[in-house]
Amino acid sequence: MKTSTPSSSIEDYVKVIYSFTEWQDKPITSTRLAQRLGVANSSVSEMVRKLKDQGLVDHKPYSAITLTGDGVRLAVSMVRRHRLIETFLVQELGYRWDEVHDEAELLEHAVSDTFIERMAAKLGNPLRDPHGDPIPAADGSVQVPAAHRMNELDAGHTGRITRISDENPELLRYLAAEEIDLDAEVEVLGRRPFGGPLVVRIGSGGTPREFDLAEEVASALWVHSEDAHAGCSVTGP
Amino acid sequence: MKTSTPSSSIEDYVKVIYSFTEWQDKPITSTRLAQRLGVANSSVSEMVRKLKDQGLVDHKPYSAITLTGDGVRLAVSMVRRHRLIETFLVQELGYRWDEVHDEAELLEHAVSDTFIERMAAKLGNPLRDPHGDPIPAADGSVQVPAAHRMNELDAGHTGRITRISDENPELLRYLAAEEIDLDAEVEVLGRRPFGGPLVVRIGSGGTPREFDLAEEVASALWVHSEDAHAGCSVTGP
DNA sequence: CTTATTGTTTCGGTATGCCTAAAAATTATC
DNA sequence: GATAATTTTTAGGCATACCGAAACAATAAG
Repeated sequence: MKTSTPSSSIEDYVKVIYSFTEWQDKPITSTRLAQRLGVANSSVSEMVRKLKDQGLVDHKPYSAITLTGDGVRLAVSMVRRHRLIETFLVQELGYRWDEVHDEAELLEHAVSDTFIERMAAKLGNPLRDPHGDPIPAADGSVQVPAAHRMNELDAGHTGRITRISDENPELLRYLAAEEIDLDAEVEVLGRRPFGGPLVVRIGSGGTPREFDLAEEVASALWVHSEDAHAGCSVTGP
Repeated sequence: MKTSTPSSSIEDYVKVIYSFTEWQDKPITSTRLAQRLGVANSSVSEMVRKLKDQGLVDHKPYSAITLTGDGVRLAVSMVRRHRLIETFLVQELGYRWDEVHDEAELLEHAVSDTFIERMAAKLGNPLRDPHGDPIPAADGSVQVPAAHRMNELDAGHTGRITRISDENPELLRYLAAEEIDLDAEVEVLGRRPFGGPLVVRIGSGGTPREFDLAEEVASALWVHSEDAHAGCSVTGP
């Protein structure tokens, strides 16, 4: 059991492993991890061995990689850092949605816990970041909103956008330009023939407007159905 | 001529070389540089060779180290970063004087130019940091206040504290506890016999109070004499 | 069931930046 | 001006984290 401060590489590996299973539960493989991190497969093999030595992941050769309890704790603290920094950049320094990610990526490894907690206090301990992703609390508990991807909803469903996936910056810019924002009310109207685009009505602020959303766009928008049981699952520390 | 982004080590070396000559003009030697950076002499020799290769310093073996034009430019931009971050931490996140240095030390290497400039704008492009050190402008020009160390002043001199050296955190805490702040009016009354402590009257806010200041304290306080020619030298870009 | 194909790991090698110990140059002392 | 003391540089090593190429498993295809 190593107690040394993890390097920023280790923090990145653990965060990516965690993030991969956050909105779906396939465990991550070496190759995917390498893709996400932008490194060679061989680098991942090496690093995973190190993570295992430090008790952060479980891994048998040639099979998937999963986090241990310590691994999850470290990952959650990195996610908290990342999302608080993003929120701060948007709310206090006027960054746009699509600008925050890279800056947060660098800052999350550099700042102290003191910095994070003062920032959180200044922001009023927010529970969601600018994309609607849940911000884990300082004790490690996470409020996961009970939401579904918009492209998986049937016609007639109504609800609010509770999360916008930040994986594709270009998509974020499109949504910003169309003024499709977090918490907008949505109604799924149906689908164009032959599995075509999803037709939805979105009322963000003013009068509702209709959109034909490509699959990629619809799957990036997560909707909290108000008619469904309105709950939040909480993962304890 | 290398155009690659300097590593954070290189940024540190250049910043320390610059800082050493900021309030005095002895050029820095390998040993001193090693002391300031907390590394072995041999590490300095190696690194200085690299800095020379990149055109950031001039150095002949066994003699002092000086910055080139490029070196000064890089150093000034690092000093700008450092001091803006310190100011931000104090004004926006409620850090105390003696807490900011280490945090700024880490952040200055991590954040983007965008971050720095947004922060500067939010702070109203300040010209001094919380200790009174001048913050270089984005174009590299520096406003150096015409001040002297308090221990070098003769009895009868009056003025304001324009800078408090931040080299000794314990000293900063002492000054904070005694409420000796930046911009306080001071009058040098004299010296205790046999080169004893300096006796000064300091009026920060309320009624002036008298202090016996040890040499180390007095030399950390820089005074801008109001009776002397009140000017600021500006170093261009 | 045997051979491709794909995925994963191991094996040298590279770059950074630090170290200690030994060698070389400079400066100080006699 | 020769020797002693100090400063500085060189030489050989260590840790991190990456790479490409080759070896090795596991799965898919015939």
